[in-house]
Amino acid sequence: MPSGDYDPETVEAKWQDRWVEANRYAYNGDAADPDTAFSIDSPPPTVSGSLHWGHVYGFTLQDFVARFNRMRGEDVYFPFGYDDNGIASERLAEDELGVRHQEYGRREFQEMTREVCDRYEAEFTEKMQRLGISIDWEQTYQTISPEVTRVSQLSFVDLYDQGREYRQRAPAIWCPECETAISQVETEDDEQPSHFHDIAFSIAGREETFTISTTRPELLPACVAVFVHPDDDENQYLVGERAEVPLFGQDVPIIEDDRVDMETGSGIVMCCTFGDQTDIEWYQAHDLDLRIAIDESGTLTEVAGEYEELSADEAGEAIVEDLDETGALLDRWEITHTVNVHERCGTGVEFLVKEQWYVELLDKTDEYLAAGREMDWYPDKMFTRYRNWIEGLQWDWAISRQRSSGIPFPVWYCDACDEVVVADKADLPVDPLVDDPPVGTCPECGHDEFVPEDDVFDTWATSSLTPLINAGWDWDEGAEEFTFENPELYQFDLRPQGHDIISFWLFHTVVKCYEHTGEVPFDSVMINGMVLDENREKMSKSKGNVVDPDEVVSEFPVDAARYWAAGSAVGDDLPYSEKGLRAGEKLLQKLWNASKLVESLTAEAPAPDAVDHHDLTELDRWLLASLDREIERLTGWFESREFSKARDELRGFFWHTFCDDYLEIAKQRIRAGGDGDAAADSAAYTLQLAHRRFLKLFSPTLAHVTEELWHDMHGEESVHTSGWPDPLGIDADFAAGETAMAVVGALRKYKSEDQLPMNEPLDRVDVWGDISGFEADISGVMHVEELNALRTRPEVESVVTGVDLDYSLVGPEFGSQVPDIEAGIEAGEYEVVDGVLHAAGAELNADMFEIEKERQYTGDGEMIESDDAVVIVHREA
RNA sequence: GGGCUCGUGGUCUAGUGGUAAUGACGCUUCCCUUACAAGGAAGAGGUCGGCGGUUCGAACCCGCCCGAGCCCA
Repeated sequence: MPSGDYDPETVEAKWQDRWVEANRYAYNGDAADPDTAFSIDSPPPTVSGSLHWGHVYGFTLQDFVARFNRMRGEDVYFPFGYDDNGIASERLAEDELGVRHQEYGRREFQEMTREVCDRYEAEFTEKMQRLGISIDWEQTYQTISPEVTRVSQLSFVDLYDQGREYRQRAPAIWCPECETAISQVETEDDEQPSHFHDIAFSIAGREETFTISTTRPELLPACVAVFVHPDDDENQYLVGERAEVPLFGQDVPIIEDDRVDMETGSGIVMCCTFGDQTDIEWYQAHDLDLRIAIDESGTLTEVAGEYEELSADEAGEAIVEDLDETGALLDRWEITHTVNVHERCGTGVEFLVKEQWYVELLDKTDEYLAAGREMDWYPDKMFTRYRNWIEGLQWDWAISRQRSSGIPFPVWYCDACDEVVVADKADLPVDPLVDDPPVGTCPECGHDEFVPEDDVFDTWATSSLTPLINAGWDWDEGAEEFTFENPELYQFDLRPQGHDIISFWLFHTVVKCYEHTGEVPFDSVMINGMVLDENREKMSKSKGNVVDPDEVVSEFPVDAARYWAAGSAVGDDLPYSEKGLRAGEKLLQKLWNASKLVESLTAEAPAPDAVDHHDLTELDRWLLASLDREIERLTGWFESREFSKARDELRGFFWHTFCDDYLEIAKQRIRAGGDGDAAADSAAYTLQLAHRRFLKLFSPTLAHVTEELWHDMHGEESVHTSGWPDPLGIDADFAAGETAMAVVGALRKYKSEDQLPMNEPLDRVDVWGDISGFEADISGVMHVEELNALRTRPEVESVVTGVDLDYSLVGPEFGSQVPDIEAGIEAGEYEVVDGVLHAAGAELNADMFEIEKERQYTGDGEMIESDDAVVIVHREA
């Protein structure tokens, strides 16, 4: 039985422990029917640090959906993954241990990374459980595990068999610090200080020179062309000539191209293989030479002549000095500009020509767009981002990485002819560095020596398989086909994630799963916004505005944080807000206190099956019928993931209609009635029933307090599996109920304004308005000695104060005449004849306007007017 | 630089063409009413980011600008 103040600290921890111990949220799995299984595929958090607000927010929203669907009888599959196979986890290990991966052997460093990740993963588990997220803790996976490795390698083999993967020497984005190729999406922009250089190039075969501007003089040895903009009249004479590169002497063409930025420097630029993306485009478009001057580690190659072996920075300085000496350096000044850096280490990226594996995307973008369109998007508007991303795609997807840790390519190459040998599906997972290829001799040339591929997959190549991992996708050797261990889970009902990862994570997942199964992996995606600080700005360590969820959860109830998380439209960014948490805390208290009162009033409540709903009092039926309407609305909001509407609506109904209006009356009635009093029994029954239903309705959001109250008061196992309430289908006179509540409100206001205590008796109250069946309840709660229903409206003196137009009718009918009509009314130049208003030459019929009157009551007592009723209070002086 | 999104009383939020703009937090005044003073009643507080346009009528539609967020260059 609830007593005293609510103690969330004890209560929440208790239920979190019990839920985990009892496997409360375990997926049953016996329903093999996809219609009764509700499956969720969350992107597994990258193991690169601790839990942050983004996790708390995202998982809390998912939990609302999970709990709601569990209440509706679905067998909810809510697994949890740890994404620990990528560069991010290696970085974590390096930072945590203060080491660099190059200092260790591959195996050794992998083990070090595993140890660090294990610690972080245990912490993650603990914290997720402390948030009360209803995850099935028997369904967890790590993306580095052998099982997932098998799935990931199967995916590679399948796509290779389908001809959707290819290996090519092509310009790749390269991080010289991490010494790996990275994808376009792993780079970001950074403002960095640099220098601009004006360098004199000579026109081949002439004495004449011209000026190019560059920030990267170390790339002079890689220069393969010079470009001029077609609109650049001043320099047009150069086009078609050839230029001689200073110091290095190569002879390169001068070409026109509209990708030249005329505003920067001299407007003439050199093209090097490769300095940036545009260089690559030019290289491909104009079939230029390839001169690789910088290698994998950022060191100059033999192409750079005497500068070979220098680092790019050193070479840059040396070249500038030498240019200066020969007089070719015309100018040099400091600038800051944006450079492309690797998001994990902040090092400026290079472009190298390497053998890399690619997944082909560009040929099927239309299909992938259609696949995205098949999913339900919450909110709808986020589909635009998916579409824009696909429409802007320029590159196929580079999936090879040169790292210590990660999932290896199941591939060997013939040492003689370079033929690709792929592992047999039955043998997966394999590590080509350890395992032998599936053939003894090359099927192409018969050679018997093989070179293992030592690259590993891009982390997204695996992260994009989570629906397949979760549904137990595997190759059946006997049947020679791919199968699912739990086919009922696929397609997944819900994909929850942030809007920041639509373009790569979601997109890649759709692509991969679609190619493997021919089906779109998700029925619906729910896109959440970012958590900002209290001033609506991004939380970042450098700004120092990061709020640690741990500290907040130790200070506030988890349910309060859940209340906050339901506080804005899904997809919009949500500012962290202590006020929001406090509001949540207050609601918990209110729910607790109201429950205590309900408990004390319902000790003598009749058994549920002893009551016929037709026998309940008018007010009780009104409350239950109103709750019916509430349930229907709430169900709709949950289905459309409009949690903030559900939250605010339920809170308002509970607090005001139930607590302020109904509960006060029921309390009065039960305490006034004796044993066997029918009206008291009716109230007790209604209170108990309504209270059960409120707990169910609150349970997806306020998961802990509802569980505690349910356990205490209704004694059954768990509110979270107690079933979502269906409307009872009770009839009630809503109009009379609302009028009755308005009368109570009017009397409360009267007492308040006259500074009377609420339990001050009133001698006599006359009411004009429909309150039939509610008289006794009104009298009881407002302590009215004599309540009279008037048959006629009380006599009042009316003064016309204005005319209220219904613009939705007047506007379309009279259009531009409206201002004239308004002016006429304003000036008093109008008259009403037979219900028709004449003004400014127009005739408005009765439903287009209403005459506003101010009423004055001249009879005995004091008149209070409310929406649907007139109330007159008589009191002895 | 481009795309998408958001911008509503001090703070957060509802509201996508019909005219006194929703609710919460905070604030002011009053009330100990035996569930709750972390409560109840009443009240103050808004040029709906800015400017222009469309319309009889705009928070809502269009254009430009400003600020914030995400993604991309």
